[in-house]
Amino acid sequence: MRPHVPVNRKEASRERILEAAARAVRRSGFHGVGVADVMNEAGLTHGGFYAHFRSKDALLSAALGRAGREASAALEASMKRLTAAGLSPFRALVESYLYEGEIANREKGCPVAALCSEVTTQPAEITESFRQLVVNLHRLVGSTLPAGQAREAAWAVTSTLVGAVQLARALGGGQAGQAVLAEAKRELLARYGG
Amino acid sequence: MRPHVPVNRKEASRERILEAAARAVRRSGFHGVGVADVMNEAGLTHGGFYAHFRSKDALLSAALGRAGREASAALEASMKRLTAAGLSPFRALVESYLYEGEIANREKGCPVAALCSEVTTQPAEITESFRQLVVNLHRLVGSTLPAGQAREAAWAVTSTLVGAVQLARALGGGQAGQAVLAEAKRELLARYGG
DNA sequence: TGTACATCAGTGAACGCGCGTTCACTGATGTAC
DNA sequence: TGTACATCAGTGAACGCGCGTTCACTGATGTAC
Repeated sequence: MRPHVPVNRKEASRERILEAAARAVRRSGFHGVGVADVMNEAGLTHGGFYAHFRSKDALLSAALGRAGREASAALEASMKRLTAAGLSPFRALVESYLYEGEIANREKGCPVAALCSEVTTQPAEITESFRQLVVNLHRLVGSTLPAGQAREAAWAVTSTLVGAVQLARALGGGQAGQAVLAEAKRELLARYGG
Repeated sequence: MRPHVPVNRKEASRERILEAAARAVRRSGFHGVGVADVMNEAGLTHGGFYAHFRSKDALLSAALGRAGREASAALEASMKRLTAAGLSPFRALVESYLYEGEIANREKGCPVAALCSEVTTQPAEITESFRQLVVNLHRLVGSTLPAGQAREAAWAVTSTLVGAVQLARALGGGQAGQAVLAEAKRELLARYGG
């Protein structure tokens, strides 16, 4: 999944729009994203939007894919660093996903955690993109668990990771939020190995 | 927490509005709730709304409280039935919270699971009400765990419960969603006792 | 290298709709005597 | 019990704003010869 290099002016604009939207949707949610805001953040005016995307929903759907690729890349890079330092893959995942800075990192963090409760009220175009993100996250989690019985816990682990980040954010990111992440980390490692 | 009995016509209206809003916000999210819709569902027209609430945000904040009380009552009633049938308190909690029907039960289910990712984009009035719901849920979970070390896992367990319901809903409620709940149930019981 | 023309990406004004909020008014309920 | 009046809850039209979407136009880029 190497980053796509735009071949012409239009495609470069499209990339900037997508990039801005992928950040905005995680920061503000589906309803919080405005077409004009995104275009502005991409250095354009709103009028040109429909030369790039069929509708706002089409943008959001594509932005989910982009956000997923960005977040996966960041997560995998962090895990790679930690495993190189001697941590097990599972522990590297847990330490990366539940990193304390993640609470304030909505805009660049995991789109599943950022949008999971809101997504069910969205049109099919969007929920389908989102489903793919969930499946990918589940697969990544599963790949860090030892084959066999433990791997059957991938959904439970994914639930704990996603739920912990959300609860920490809902509590505000201070000490209360940190405590949620710390507890979740400790329990996951105690159960599925460090 | 016995249900409040309205003393006059106005208070009865207010109760119906709150009830409708508590359902609507869980079904459609904060942005999906319209003042006119809620009033309509309460058998009124939209004009009278501001005789009952200062603003839409004030309504949503109060509706969160109401949704929390409703959901707690339902959860505790279910747990009571199950413990009476011989289940441990923890298992009663897990079986009740991760009940399969919960996937389609957004409108009457746990407001934390229904709104957790969306809430951080809301004004303070609303996030503060929500924080209280999170704290209450955590306390309920903690009360089902044996005192001591296990009780320190209350945030991890809460995260798993909330995350599992959300992921199940995001996957659409069919077989995929059921599998998430079943896995989460099995893992929680294996770890913290049945 | 230079000129004429076609194509293309982006601009900014305008439209239409939904929705939160306000307000003058109505019909019902309650109170005074 | 009846009449006059005040209070109260709710109605529905209207306002204003934000935002998704459309469209005629502009300036830049590319192509033909």
